[in-house]
Amino acid sequence: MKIALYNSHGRVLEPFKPLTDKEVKLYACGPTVYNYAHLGNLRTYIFEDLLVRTLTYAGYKVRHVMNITDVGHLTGDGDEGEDKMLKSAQEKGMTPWDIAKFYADAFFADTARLNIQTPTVICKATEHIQDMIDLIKILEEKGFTYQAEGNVYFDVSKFPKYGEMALLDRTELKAGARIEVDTAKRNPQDFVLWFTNSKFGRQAMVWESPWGVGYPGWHVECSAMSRKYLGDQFDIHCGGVDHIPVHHTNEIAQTEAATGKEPWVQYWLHAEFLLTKTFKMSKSEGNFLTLSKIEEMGFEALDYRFFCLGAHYRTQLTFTEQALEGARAGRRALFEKVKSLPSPSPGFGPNQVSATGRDYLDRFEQYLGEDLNMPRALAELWGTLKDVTLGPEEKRWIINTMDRVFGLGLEALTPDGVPVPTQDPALAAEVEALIDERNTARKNKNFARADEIRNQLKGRGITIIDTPTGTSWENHERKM
RNA sequence: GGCGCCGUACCCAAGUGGUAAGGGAGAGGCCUGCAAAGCCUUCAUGCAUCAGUUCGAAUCUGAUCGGCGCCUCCA
Repeated sequence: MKIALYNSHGRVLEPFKPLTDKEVKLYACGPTVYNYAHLGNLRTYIFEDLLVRTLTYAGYKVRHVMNITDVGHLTGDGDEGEDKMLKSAQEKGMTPWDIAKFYADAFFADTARLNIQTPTVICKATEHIQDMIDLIKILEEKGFTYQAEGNVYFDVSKFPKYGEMALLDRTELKAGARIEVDTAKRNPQDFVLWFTNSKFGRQAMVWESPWGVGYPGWHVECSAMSRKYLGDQFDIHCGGVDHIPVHHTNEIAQTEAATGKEPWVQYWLHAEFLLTKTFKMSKSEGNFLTLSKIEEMGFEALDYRFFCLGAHYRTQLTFTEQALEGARAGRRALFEKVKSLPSPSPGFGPNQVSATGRDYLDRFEQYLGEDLNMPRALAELWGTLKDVTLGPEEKRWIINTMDRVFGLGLEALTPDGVPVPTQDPALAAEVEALIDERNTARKNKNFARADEIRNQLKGRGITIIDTPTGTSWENHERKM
């Protein structure tokens, strides 16, 4: 299976070939755990999951490393910059460590519900301070740093390639266009590797270092940890597009300066933003939607995953409630249809697939290989589902196979059982009793009473479904 | 001020030279006591606008209008 990926470095579509034959080393920038992840953040993690699943599907072994930023991420580089963790902790009356744990747990609860696979390695910044210090020491020995006003800075003038990936021309950048210039910097693009407590009086998370007690700058963690778990050079590094100009640009500079090896990363992949009608979702702006929020609105986590599948990862996706409702309806219809297909027998394999079935899979794989064109790949799933020439068992096998990439949990669906029943046994018993009464009424042609009961339940968000084999019900309507 | 991206039906969205994928919504029909679900059919002579290149353009070029992102922390 051929895979081509769009490399942000060079802005071109390139055939994918890992450094090591069948193993892919991948680093993905993880969350800064000072608040809940919002839907926009989650879109990027869904993209990364689809990437990992596609590579796995293609036969590669993927070593997926993701960091957790639990220290050092300031709201700005200057003296007015606040530590995001500390700020959040003070607002909630918790310690930064508690805040980090709380939001990291929330993050993984979200990704689990979205069927996002857990990375091979999850590494916390606070547990790798020494690795960062070691890296900064190398940079210092090689002459890439300077100290000013209590901080250790990376000197971008010593690294001529600075900004190459981002297509940044340093002379064209308008420093201070939107923010005060840090006067301690020699160049506006210089960035902090290590802060000392000379800048902050009360800092909860600090460590000893050769430059004094303090804490690391944000960018250095990804360089130090990726190096520790993936080596000096590896295959893929991904994140959101917003990381191109600053975070990833700085990572490249400090890593290649330290190791002297280039390119540090073979392929840079960046996911585009999720937008609302008038603004992008932004964690620091405070106005954003979380997964839990839309679940309260009556959606399921997988509705959002399905929604994201409908757009290519490199285009801005417009989020509206109407669009999510469309995704929900589509996802439910898909589940219903797949449910009615028999699970293939254990002996069923690729050899049992017909030429027509193979065509669907071939196109599916072709689209995956075209820079993860999920909308097209998904269209092949619908095509398979609707093809009348395919047998049900074969159809189900192909769909299950495709879902190894989509990750919607289709394989587990069965025609048996009540779909998504309530967790409340008392409510369940009450509903069952009403359904029994209604079915008796129907048998006696008392349709007025039957409809009355159905409408009553409908008003409580419970939908009744009559089938030839009996009546089932779902409790998934909007909870207000 | 600089850099980059985008504008496709009611909604989301694919498609980067060969005559508009897919999903949702809507409409008609079958089925049903009625619904729901399911199934069948239908749904852009046109891809912001105007010029141009070409045998041929949503796809290339230019201009115009509109929207977005980045150059601050940000997925």
